[in-house]
Amino acid sequence: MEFVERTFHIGKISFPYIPGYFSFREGEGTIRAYQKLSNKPDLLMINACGVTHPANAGFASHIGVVLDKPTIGITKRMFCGRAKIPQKENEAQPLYDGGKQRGWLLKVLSETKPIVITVGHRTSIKSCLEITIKCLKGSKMPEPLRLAHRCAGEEKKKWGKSSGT
DNA sequence: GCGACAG
DNA sequence: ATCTTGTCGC
Repeated sequence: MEFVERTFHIGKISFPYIPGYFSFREGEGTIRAYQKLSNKPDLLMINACGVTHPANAGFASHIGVVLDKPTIGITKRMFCGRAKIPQKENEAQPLYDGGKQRGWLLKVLSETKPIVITVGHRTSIKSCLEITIKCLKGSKMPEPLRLAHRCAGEEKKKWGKSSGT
C-alpha cells in the first residue's frame, strides 16, 4: 500500500452537527473533494458510520450510494449497535444492530479503545474487516484515514477556519 | 425511564 | 469537532 494522491475542498458549512444527520453537513464537501481526484479509488474508507445507523444508512453508506462506490465506515466510538468489548490486542468482536451483524469492534492497540468498523456500501462483513486490517500500519486508525485526517489538519492551518472533517 | 449521541 | 497541560513511548 502506498500513497497516491490527495485532494480537498473548502466551503461554507450550512448545516449544524447533529448526530444522525452527517450527510447534510459534510456530504457536499466530501463529494467536491472526491471529484477533484485524478485517480479514482476502488473503495472509500469513511470516518463515519455505515449501516449501523437509525435509518440503516450512515454517512459512509450514503456517500457510497451517491458516488456508486464501495465504502467502509470506521469510527472511534459506537453510535448504534451492541457488541462485546474486545480486550486483547488484535481481537475482533461482531457488532450487531437491527437484528443482524453489521460490523466489528477491533482492538487495534492494547492501550487504546477499539475502533468501530461497519459495512458501508457494497462491502461485506468479512471484507470490511479484512480490508481494514490490511490498511493498518502501526497506528490505531488505518493509514488512509490517518493520512486524510492529517491532510485536513494541514489545509485547515493554511486556510484558517472553514473546513469540516 | 433516562442519558447518551458518528464529526 | 475544538481547547489544551503535562506525560509517556519510540
